[in-house]
Amino acid sequence: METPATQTNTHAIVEALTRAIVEHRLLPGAKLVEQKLADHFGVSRTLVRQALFQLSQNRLVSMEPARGAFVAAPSAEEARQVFTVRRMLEAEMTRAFMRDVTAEKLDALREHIAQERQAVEREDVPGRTELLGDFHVRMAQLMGNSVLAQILGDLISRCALITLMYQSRNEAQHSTDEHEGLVRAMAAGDADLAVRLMHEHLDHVEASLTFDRKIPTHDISLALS
Amino acid sequence: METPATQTNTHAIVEALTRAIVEHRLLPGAKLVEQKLADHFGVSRTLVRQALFQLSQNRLVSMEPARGAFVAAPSAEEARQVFTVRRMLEAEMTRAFMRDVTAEKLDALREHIAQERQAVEREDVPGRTELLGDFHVRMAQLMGNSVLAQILGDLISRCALITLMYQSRNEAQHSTDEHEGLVRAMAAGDADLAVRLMHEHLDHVEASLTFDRKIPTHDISLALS
DNA sequence: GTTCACTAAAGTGTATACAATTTTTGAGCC
DNA sequence: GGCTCAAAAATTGTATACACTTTAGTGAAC
Repeated sequence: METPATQTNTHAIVEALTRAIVEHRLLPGAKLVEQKLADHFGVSRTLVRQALFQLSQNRLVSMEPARGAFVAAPSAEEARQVFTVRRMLEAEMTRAFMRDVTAEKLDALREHIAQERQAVEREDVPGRTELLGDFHVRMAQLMGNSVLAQILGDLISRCALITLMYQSRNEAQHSTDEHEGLVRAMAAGDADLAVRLMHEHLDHVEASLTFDRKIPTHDISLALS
Repeated sequence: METPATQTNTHAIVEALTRAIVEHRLLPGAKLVEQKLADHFGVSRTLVRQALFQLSQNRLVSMEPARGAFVAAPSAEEARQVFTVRRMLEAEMTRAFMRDVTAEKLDALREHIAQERQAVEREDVPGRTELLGDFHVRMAQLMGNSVLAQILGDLISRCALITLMYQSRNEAQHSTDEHEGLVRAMAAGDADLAVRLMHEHLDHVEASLTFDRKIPTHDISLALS
């Protein structure tokens, strides 16, 4: 839908690696050896390399010349910047969303929140992480702005990495509650409140981070299986 | 400075092609034949391909399976979305800029505007285009937010393509004046006015577009020489 | 003159080969 | 035991080879 589908093969690898990183099966700092990935996906290094290049543009992996690709380990500073940009973008997105809000769109968001609750209840951690992030992308999609959805999607993928590295306490329940509060404000037609709630929501997510620890490297074949 | 420098060779090609596209030496729809580019840069198709993949992620080129890479030709709808996102991001950026504004930062922007004026006067169209866009990126850099600068830079590159396709009248002079007005408002400490001016500035740029014409394909070796 | 089929040329998609670099290993030495 | 350094192994960076697809060109049929 939003992917240009350059060609399906490379894209499939990008997707698989993205999921593995966002769902925390590949940990920050893990080395991504091209041949091992190639063997795993049953393709040549050529395609793996293309995929790694794309991921390095998304900042999900970092590449060091002649040393290879590693799952990115965003710095505390980068984490702060990502949240700053999200606040800028999403506050205004919320306001724009309110300008063309409809019952259908609100229902779609409520439906999404219901899925979040299910994932939280059944303690499906990867699914929960993905759904919590997707709520924000969903808003962009419902506005019909795929450019925004794409940018936000990238930022939120990076947030999944950041969360893994720096999260001190996990507040999935709390986030879902905040999503619900946001939708309630939007349903009530209170744009200013909605914007404020979105701002606070992102503040809370950022506040749940503690920028003072380190995460170890992880084995790769294990994580992908 | 902001590039991860995966390795210099591919990156150099990306840079060269980006400049060629943004400076309108390669026109939307132009076919980018891998072997021709490879010959031009004196490398193998491998590196060219990597570069094209990266550019397709930036949406500066679009790739069609088995048909190759073309300079992107953003639709009117995409153009509108890009401007919508820019307004969201840059309105809030302006507000954030005001929170930590210093005399040094304002001077840096004034210096930038002076360069814009020079480029306008000497009718250096490519330089002017680049400088007008860079003003916005410069703000992000001065705030010390490289994540924002990167995203904005990508959006503005896309705007260069959009401008080429849809611009009805060229108002470089006008844009520079608006940049100056913005800086004046910021110097006066009037955040609300600054935000409003930024918003209007982007409105004006978008309003200068007419979404009803087509641009022909262009020859490639010519454009790169 | 137009359309269709078929062939040749050009171009893309993937794998493999190989040089250059980095990492690992291990022997010798303190 | 730990350190140094050279050789070996592993890995990356780039080029090339080749199958497959698309595009262009040619000629026969209508």
